[in-house]
Amino acid sequence: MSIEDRYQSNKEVTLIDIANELNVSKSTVSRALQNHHSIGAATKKAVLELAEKYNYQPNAIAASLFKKSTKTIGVIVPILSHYFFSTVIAGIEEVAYKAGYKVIICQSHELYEREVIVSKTLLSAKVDGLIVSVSKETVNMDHFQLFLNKNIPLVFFDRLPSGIQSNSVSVDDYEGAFKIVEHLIEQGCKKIAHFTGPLNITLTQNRLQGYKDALRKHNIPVNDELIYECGFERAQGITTTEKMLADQISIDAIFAVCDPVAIGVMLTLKQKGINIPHGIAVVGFNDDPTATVIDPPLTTVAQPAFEIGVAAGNIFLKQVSEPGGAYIKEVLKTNLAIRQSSILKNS
Amino acid sequence: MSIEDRYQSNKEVTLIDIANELNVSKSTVSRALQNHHSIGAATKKAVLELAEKYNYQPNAIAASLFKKSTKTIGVIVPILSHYFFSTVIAGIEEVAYKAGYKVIICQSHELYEREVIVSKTLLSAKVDGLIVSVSKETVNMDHFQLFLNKNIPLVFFDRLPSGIQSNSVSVDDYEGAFKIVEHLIEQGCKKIAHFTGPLNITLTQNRLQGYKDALRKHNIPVNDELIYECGFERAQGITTTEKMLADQISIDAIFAVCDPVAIGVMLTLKQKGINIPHGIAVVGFNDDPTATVIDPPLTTVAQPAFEIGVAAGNIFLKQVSEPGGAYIKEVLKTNLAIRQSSILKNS
DNA sequence: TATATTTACGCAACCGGTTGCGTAAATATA
DNA sequence: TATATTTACGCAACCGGTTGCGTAAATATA
Repeated sequence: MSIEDRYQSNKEVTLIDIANELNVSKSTVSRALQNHHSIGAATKKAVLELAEKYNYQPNAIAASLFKKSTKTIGVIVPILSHYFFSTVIAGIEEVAYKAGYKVIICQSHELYEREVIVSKTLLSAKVDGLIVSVSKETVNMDHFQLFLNKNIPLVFFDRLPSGIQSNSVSVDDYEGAFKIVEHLIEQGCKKIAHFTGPLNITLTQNRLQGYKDALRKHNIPVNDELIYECGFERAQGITTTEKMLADQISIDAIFAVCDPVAIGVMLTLKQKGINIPHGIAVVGFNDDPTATVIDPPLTTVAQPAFEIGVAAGNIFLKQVSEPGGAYIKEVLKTNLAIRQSSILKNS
Repeated sequence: MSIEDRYQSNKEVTLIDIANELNVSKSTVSRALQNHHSIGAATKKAVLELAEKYNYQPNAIAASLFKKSTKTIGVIVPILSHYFFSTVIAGIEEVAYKAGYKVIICQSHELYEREVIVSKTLLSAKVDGLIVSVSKETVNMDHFQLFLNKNIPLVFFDRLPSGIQSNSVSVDDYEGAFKIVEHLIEQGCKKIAHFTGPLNITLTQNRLQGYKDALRKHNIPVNDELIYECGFERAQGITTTEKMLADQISIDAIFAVCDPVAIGVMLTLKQKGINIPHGIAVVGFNDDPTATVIDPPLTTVAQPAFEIGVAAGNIFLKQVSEPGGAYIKEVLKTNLAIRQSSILKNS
């Protein structure tokens, strides 16, 4: 079957078709397409012209098999439709694109079982690297250890695992929490509640510790009754606020573990007619776009989601170019975004 | 090198290693792993035990090459970090996961050139299908035609192309726009402005047409001075509102092409001290989560982003299982989400 | 007991690229 | 003019799976 016939009947046009048409070997065609120095100019020209004419697209799968590199990066996130995660992925994709990599995205839906399954799928898919924010259920890390065993670069972000050593990108959760709680104290708040994330997650613990230490520094006793285990979702912010109000505990501020929770808190307080910030001040963590939409605008800890993705991508690239290097643990700085939801003093 | 040695030194454990260890051929191992009927029970057991022991992961790349199916779906969106797109992708990923497919995500960043490049990358990556929302720059569709030529299922969503016939999932943009403008008219609005998306996009035109026809139905003349070409971003909503206010045109409502723009409009109006809805009513399109966060809550056309992704994924699966079938064009219904930003009458 | 069928494998080609090595012909150097 | 080097390719193995076909040994049937 001639190359013309194959093209017309929508079959794949391969190296071999071009080689047959030109009466050269497929190695020559392969080298011509790579602009290899040992191929004559006339041959190169003829190959490129045919490739163009018949819309030849190299089969990346075949090349991957031989080269043992698929030029893909696997990414696992708990959920894709959250601003933070989709923005981190946008950052990863940007770095990946520029370096000629593709990105395969999987969601764990916060389920350990699904995380294990998709990680094995990505292992079979021979991704060149894996970038992960672990699910809130995950305790056992064996499925990630498999990547390290095979020397596949592994980068964690946001939700860092415990009990496994690898690369990571995170923000200084402790410091961010510390600073924003200190800010509340400076505004005169003395009874500050904290709505935490799932407690087994490192990030949750770090923010909680920052909260506690800020209180202690300013001689405010830590009161466990003001610490509510909540979660990362707006809906959990709403239910936890309702629970807290039912408890009739006297507070003057709430530090929510993340912006979606803070938004849930604010919507509930507003609905109950409680003034923000003068009845209860509210602060969050993330600086999602909604923080500037809600009224009053939400004071929060800005973490650079896109840059986190870029950093994770760059760590991957560095590990590829320098295999066997030490693990890289990058900690990005946060900034306070102070807005009306926490301003009680004129300054 | 024995399988044990390979395992210990973190080399890939392959079919051949298992075959050598058991003194059978690799075809037998391959069939044993597939639970093929022609393999004896004892052999199957021995193979599975070794595979388990040495953590064998099949090389999906090798299988793909022979089977001519990579079990991946390519997805191209203009931008990942928008709620609408990330939620559609979540829907696609859900369907893909259940059917054993992986999802490769690319962003066009609204650039034609980049869309062409990533589509060719996905073609080389031998995706089994492609799901796309086209960039706002894209007019020429040749790069998508390549997929159709090779009988690779292609599904468009949200931003449908003109000049190319394929599968598609969309919402009834015309009807959604018509209904929400009619709602404004019922509330007593007579001077309704429209902030459009990029004009070359079908979706923009359909919403614009719905706006015009609703006005005409109620005998309100269409005034081109009330139609502002805007875009899809919050920032564009802000600048267009400022431009409109500078024009000193008298209006009583704004229909924004999408929620991010509507949010930009509202933030600007609030900043200028204009009451919503009594000074100017505002409505959007999408029902992003921010619609319920802003004060007053935003009336909008709810389109089921997740379901759009699910529908696109299912169309892909159907085309895979029934090759050569007719193109499927699915149009999902929208619902009005009526909130305070447009309520002028007590009912 | 002779033949037919079933069971349980192995052989070898195949998917479409890449690359180390070898070599004839052309050109350069001694 | 004899030898060394360069140019421009081809051969064949390789990556790690899958599958059509063939067949010896075991079992079933006539």
